[in-house]
Amino acid sequence: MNDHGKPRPPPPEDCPLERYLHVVSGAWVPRIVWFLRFGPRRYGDLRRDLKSISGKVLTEKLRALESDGLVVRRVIDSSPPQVEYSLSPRGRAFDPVFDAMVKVSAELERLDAIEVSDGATETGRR
Amino acid sequence: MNDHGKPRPPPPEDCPLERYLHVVSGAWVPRIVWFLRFGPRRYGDLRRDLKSISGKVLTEKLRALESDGLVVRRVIDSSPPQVEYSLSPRGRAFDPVFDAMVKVSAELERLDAIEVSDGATETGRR
DNA sequence: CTGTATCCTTTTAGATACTG
DNA sequence: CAGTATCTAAAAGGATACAG
Repeated sequence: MNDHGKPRPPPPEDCPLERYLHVVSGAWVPRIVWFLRFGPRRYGDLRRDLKSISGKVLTEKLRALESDGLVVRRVIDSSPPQVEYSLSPRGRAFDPVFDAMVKVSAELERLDAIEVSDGATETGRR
Repeated sequence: MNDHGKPRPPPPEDCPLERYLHVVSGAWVPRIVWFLRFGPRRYGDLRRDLKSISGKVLTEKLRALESDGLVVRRVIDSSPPQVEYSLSPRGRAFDPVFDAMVKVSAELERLDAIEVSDGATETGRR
């Protein structure tokens, strides 16, 4: 038997970073939330978005996100069955972090460009 | 033999999230950067900051951060020897993400408070 | 299509002993 | 103090087969 449906895991210590990492950490959770930001996605869509994730892990992480209240699971009763995942308001509360990651990535790229271009300047040799 | 001193690991695919996670991921790296934001720290300080980290892992992660250019290692030649770690300009480029995490944490706390207080409203039972 | 169950591999991290 | 080396344990993830 598994342990899905636990109301919630124990609370983290009272530190902003711990509070954040308690919910969004590991290799897959940030990526899942990333793709859900663009809109609701079905299970199979996410699996393709995330390329190398296994079905087992995707299910595990979606369940965890659901139990943490970041993700809403909606069953569309059709044939074949469809399940749609989307960010809850609580899940959208994480937007600022992802926005910041985009900003940081751009800045890193800029810093890399400078670093490369000033090899010549550095030695002063021309 | 180990593989420290590698110039750099292979570049990530061209996605802002991947670019970010390539450098800052795993259980310890975000926490190490977090503590370095408050100023330079010595090896032993970090070990205390991070409470349960093992020496082996702290060294590994610091080396990785150094090789990624986020952290600068400075040896203070005294007796006993001291080593000080600090964020490089590239390391400080990550600030916006940590700032956002602080904001998000506060917002989560706020949402939790609402959620709790409206249990009564939800059922309408008085 | 959306999962679950089982088994196995990889990754990550902790414990301990030891060095300059 | 600040590590390194070795060994072991735990966590995370992947492959496969199968079910509603």
